[in-house]
Amino acid sequence: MSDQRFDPSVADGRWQRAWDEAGTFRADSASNKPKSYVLEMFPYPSGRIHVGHVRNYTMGDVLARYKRMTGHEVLHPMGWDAFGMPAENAAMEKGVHPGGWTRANIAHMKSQLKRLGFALDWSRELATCEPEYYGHEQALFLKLYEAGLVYRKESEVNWDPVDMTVLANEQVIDGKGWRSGAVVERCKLSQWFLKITQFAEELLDGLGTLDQWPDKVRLMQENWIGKSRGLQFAFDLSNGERLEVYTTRPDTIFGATFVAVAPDHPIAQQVAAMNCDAAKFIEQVKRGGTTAAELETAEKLGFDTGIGARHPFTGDYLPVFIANFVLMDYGTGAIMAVPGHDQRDFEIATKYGLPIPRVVAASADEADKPFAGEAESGEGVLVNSDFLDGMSVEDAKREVIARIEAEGRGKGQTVWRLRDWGVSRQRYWGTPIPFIHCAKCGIVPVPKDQLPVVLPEDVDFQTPGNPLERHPTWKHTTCPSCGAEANRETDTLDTFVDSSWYFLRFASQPADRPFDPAEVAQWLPVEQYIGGIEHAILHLLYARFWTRALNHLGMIDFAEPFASLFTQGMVTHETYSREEGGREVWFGPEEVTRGKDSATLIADGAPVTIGKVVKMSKSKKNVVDPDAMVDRYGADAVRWFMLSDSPPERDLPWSEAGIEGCGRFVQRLWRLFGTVQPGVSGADQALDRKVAQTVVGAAADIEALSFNKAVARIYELTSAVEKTAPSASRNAAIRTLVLLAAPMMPHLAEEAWTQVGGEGFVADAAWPEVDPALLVEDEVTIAVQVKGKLRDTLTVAKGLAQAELEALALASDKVQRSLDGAPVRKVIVVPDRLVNIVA
RNA sequence: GCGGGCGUGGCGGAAUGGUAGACGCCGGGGACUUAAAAUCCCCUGAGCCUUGCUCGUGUGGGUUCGAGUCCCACCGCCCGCACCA
Repeated sequence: MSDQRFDPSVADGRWQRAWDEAGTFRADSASNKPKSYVLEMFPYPSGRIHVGHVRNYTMGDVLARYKRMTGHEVLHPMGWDAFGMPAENAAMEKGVHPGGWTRANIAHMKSQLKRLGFALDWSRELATCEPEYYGHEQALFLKLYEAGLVYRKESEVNWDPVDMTVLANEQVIDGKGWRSGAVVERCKLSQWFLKITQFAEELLDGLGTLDQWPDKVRLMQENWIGKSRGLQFAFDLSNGERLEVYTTRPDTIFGATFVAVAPDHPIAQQVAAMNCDAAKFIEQVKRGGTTAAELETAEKLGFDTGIGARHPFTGDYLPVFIANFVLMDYGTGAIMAVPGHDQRDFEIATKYGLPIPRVVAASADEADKPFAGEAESGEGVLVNSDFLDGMSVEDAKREVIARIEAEGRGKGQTVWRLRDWGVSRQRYWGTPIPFIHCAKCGIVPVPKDQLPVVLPEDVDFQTPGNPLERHPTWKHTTCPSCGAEANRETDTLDTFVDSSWYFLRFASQPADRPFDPAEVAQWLPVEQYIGGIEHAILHLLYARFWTRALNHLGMIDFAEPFASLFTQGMVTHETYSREEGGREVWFGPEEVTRGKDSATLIADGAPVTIGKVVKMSKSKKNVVDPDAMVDRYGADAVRWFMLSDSPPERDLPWSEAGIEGCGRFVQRLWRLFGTVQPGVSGADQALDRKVAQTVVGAAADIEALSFNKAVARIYELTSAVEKTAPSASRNAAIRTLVLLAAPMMPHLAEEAWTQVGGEGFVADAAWPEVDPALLVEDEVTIAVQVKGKLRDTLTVAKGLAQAELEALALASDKVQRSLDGAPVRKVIVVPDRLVNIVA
């Protein structure tokens, strides 16, 4: 046995079938073991699994298998985030139906996942594009509607005037449509919204309970929600009207030198109606995309309306500008501009020659210090500000709010950066929004007994625009309340809605309801959720909101869906390219031969440029096909590579050498597993200790998802066992190694399990127990430093007294030599760790 | 632009404020072999006056007996920015 190679092409499939037949990974909600729900973000069925998926699902799999070994009933399901734009793009480009394309992709990707031996409960598989899923989503949407959390309002979209279609942000490139190349216009449509802002305070406070989420994600969500205390107040305008502005810096009110309104603010519209130049300005700034990044990086532009705004304290008239960086969605859509202490205002003031007074300075005697080419937004004391002079920023804020409130001109207000969630998409491949537009009755929800509203199959993608809108019959229906002819809503839901409750559907899948509350109560919240950092804000915030909304409706009894969150890094690979005909042409790793410092294209033998190591993407062709890797090295080697070396939260650079090394280690373990010698006796206490430390350490590492550290421990133990002579301890160590390897290399471990005397599946075996006495160390190594530099080490009994440590350290030759007769001024002793002698 | 993160040998990385570089990859040397593959052993941060010494964790400052770790400023890269998923 020991000189045979482990053959994954035989073993992998055998164990995968055996687990399937035994139903090993089916989650039993009737079990009385403690429950554990391990979930990875479900994939979009783009066509093929990529290495990033493999990494994500391997991490979840190790945890799920480990949890099983530590006595938990584990729910570890998989499904498909199956609605979305790529299916419609495929339909347009290849003439295939989005449904057929998506379902074929799912079938293929499922077979790819199966080959990796993931401990998934496939009986709970779901795809969001099936009416059995999205019908329940429609029912939930109507529940939210009844609860007053759904409404319609006008909102801007990217409009491609040539293709006559709404574009997603990613379809707008440099302000132009990706297919037509036409300059994109911003245009207003009446759309559906969810009142996530009603939960702003809750979502913010809830972050405090999520102590097993990464701080960075909580911080990002906190900033996204963006609670700020500010002042809303009115300026009297020279035209007799009043203008409400909102500011987070009322303390700087004496530094305001102009007032600015958003291009779609009523004042701006009013001016535009009478002034051609204003209208042109507004038209100009409304060109281009709608994203915040685009708006904020665009050149700051302003248009002086000629209107004046009377300063509430000085009585001076400030010019009112229309400015492209003022957002209609935030605050009142109008601001007081303080160029000295806001960078955007600074740029406008510089451009249009407006004064830039200083009203905050480091100290009172710096009141006239000039600005160094940019605004200063830091702390300090108020200067040049009348009754505020000498106050801190915080005190001045309070004072201004109090005075404005006393005058009845405005009031202190909490404003949120978070906006309501627009869920309307003018697209086919999504969940139909279950409403009917009736000329008489207005907007009427589809009655529950008529759900699901099913997407039509016969759709045409050869003409641009929304196929639901153009479909000859689908939208024509009758009004549920008056029976007259009426139209179905042709918008579909944002796919983030699909992913906002799928984790509930995994827990139970009744046909007549979205989920069974009792089953959901058993499994939820998800004990460990794992996915990419790119979802830190939107998906995770929407899922939290949806969960809280259902909680308010009394449908579930918890408020947060994911108790613990882990965000993994990306899988990256270097890129290969060449200039051809003035543009960069990319080549895949399988198309080139990699030398030490160079690479050549196999096709023509000529060199290619080795580019940066970046996230694997189709456009740069730096992708590695997991199937090919499984073919060559087996599932366990691929899994092991995913876990080795890189800490899981960081990016993992794919390397051919790395995966080869993993393949070798699988064989090395296999050889070691074959060296168990029955009938050998004798203990090896050093090995017993090493085994005990490894078991405890690896368990802690896996629970912390520090798989790279668990991997390093297994390497160490493997080397240690290899070096020892046969003994009962050695046999036991090998058996333990099989168990330690089981979550990570399940096929190899199953294959070896019976050899080392195991029964049944190793997947069902218990995690090894450890004698705590073996973990107690009796000797420690002490670092001896002189002035903070290491000069010697001492091996002493653990717990040795400070005075003795000090004496031993001073007795060291090396210490005496580096002291070189200098008098000892101070000695710092950290028991069991180090002695630092300061001379 | 704004918000968040990361930066340690040739490479991936390890290190409760306490021995920097565990573990792996690559590379070098050796053993075994007719030979190769496979496997095993040893070496592998840089430099030097090599019983050892000096330098060294993106850059520049600071706190501390002691800083990869804490603080300040900067540089570079990555993620997100509400219609990509």
